[in-house]
Amino acid sequence: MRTQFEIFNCTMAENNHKIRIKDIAVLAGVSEGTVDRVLHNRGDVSDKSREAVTKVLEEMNYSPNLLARSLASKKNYRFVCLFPSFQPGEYWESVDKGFIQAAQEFLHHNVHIEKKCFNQFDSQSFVSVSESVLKTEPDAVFIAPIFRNETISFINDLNNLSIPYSFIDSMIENTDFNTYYGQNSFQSGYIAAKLLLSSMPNGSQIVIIRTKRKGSVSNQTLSRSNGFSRFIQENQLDNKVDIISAEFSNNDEIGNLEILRQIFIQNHNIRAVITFNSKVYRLATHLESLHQSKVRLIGYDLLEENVKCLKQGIVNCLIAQRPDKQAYFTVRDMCRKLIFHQEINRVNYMPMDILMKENIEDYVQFNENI
Amino acid sequence: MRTQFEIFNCTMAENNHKIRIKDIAVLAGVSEGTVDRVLHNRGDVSDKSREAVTKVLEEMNYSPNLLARSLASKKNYRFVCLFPSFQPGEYWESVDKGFIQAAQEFLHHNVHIEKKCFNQFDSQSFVSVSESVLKTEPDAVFIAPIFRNETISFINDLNNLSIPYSFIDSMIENTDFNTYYGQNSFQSGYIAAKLLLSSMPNGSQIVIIRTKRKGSVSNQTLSRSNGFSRFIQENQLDNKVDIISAEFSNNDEIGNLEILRQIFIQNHNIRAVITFNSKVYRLATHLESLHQSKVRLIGYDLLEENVKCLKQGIVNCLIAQRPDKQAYFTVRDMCRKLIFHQEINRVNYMPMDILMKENIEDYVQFNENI
DNA sequence: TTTATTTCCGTGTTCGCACACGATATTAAA
DNA sequence: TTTAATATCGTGTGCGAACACGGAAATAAA
Repeated sequence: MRTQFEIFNCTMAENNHKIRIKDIAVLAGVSEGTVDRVLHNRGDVSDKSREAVTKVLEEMNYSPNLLARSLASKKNYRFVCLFPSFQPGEYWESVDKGFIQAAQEFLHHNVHIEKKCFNQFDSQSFVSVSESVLKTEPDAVFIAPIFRNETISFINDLNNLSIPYSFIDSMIENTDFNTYYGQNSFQSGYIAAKLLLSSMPNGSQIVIIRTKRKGSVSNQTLSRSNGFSRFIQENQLDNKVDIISAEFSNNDEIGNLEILRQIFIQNHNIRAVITFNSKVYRLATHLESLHQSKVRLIGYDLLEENVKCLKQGIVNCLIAQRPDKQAYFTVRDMCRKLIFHQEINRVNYMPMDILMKENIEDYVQFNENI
Repeated sequence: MRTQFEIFNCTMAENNHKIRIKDIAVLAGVSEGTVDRVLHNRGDVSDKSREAVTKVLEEMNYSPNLLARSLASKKNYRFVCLFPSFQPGEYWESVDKGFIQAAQEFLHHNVHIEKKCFNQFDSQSFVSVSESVLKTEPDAVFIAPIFRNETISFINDLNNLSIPYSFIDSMIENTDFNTYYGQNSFQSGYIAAKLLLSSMPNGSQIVIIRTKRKGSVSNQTLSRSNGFSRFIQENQLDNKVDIISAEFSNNDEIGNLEILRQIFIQNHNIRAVITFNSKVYRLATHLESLHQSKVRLIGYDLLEENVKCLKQGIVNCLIAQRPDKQAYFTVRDMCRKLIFHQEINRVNYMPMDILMKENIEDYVQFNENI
């Protein structure tokens, strides 16, 4: 009788042997050139040869040496990244980091990455940047589609030039993108509600802070808000908790503080506060000034300031989405498609990472050492 | 005045130019061979040449083409993985997956990975496997140090042969390992307590299930248990909640069910159950049989069965530690050290991923498509 | 049959790097 | 001065794959 131990004491001898084009050629009785022609099906091969080669290829389970391939290839790839400009510490800085990492990793595969940032509060800046990108005819483009209509117009131009593109952060449905990496915003709002509202006593008041934005409304925060509402609805919390909505300005923090102060003056059973954008640390600061330390506070994304508040216990929970990985995988998948001819997944929702005081430390450290 | 938009509209032209050994040679006025000798400092270079080359190397910020390097290198590496054998669906299957992925990825860097599994319930099996590994003189070994003393003896032998090794899953202090990837078990017990005990009404009863193990006690579960206790202590919950401990057998599920039944007969305010090993799904099954659907249940690791219970809502929360990544990074880091001569981090705690019904889906899917 | 055309396929070079080998130059020993 | 030993360094080859080039064989047109 075989024991469990023996059964799994495997050695993986199977795949450890490298098969080269040369080996295939010998086995199929043709030259390397013919194998190459079959591999890249660029014609000029007789049916007989093709069959022989194909057969051996399958039998030997050939997979090309990607190192050698890139080394020999004279083709060069230019990828352009189109995303919002940022200040240090802001959300898009993480995305930027991911692009930089990918740039280093794929440089020797003849991939050259250019970053083109636009002003996320000015659609015209997106238009002008995208037009200038178009002129240079890159091999692929990665887009953060902040401005829906302008992006649609842009990808039409890309289609005409047969330039593939991918979405990052959010996506536009019914378009021919290569990949999309981003968070399922609706679900991340839903889970925020669960984390915030589970075990809230009846009659609790919850404050939702929204931030005015000139021009376009961010899809992300809207979906999160909808997800949040859905949780309340599904769990029949409408009558148990009292939702108070307020609107902040994007730059007037003194005014915002005043708004919050008024809310706390007028309401005396506020148990939790939430905001759907990434800047919960502002709220945290205000709550501190108002000496409201017992209020539960939840937010999004690991801005340095947010992390600081989480560690101090002012923010109870952060929901993160690995923006650097989004960028990195977007580049990697375009390489997989164009260079390595591998299959890829189009729509990729990022995990919703739940960070608390107790697990933030290892999380941050781990991501830094990737 | 420069706008935010302009400041960050960078193009990363800096690093896009590849510098080759040949270029260095020309700039330093020596031959390629000399540059090579300097790079690998293998002597036979005059001080004058060395200085010239070193200077150019730094000025040009040279970084070798790792693809070409691996292609040219005739050196072959044999890495051996020593970890417990497993049945499909068990914890170590994920670790195995990580090793397989690494094996594929580094094959063309001349790395050959062999897996050697031992019986985690029989220290003698570890001894015999490790001895056979020693005879083959591999270039590196990765060890899951289930058996402390036997592992210490083994790594002594490895040291004598100057064979580097890394720990996975757990580690042994004061040893000269290359890397350690694993979870901070104590902290993961602490956070489990927080997730389970926050907002528990006074007087709640909590059941802790431990599983007997022949021979060695797993460090992991012990540390988790300690972390759990610490949370109770730090938050002065000793008097507020009532801890009931019970011990399960490893294979007698009928007996285990009976034990649990008796506990529920004798106690009527049980609000939560927890176990510190990876098999919370067993508990879930028993709780279902006992019609105890309102009891909070928390567990560890994403076994398929666990995930199923989580999705059904029987398990409320799972704490995961990306075992596949542990294995993958362990291999990658050994390559970085031996082949690429890069700096690496020795101790690497994995993030403690908090999975609930609402975020398990994207998490699993994402990890499958990596 | 000869010449032109097409189909098919092998050879040779290249990529950036590692490393063996052997060619100089320099110095020491005879 | 000749020979031997040592220090220094350039050249050549090979790694696996891509691709250009051109040759051979088969077929068509003359």
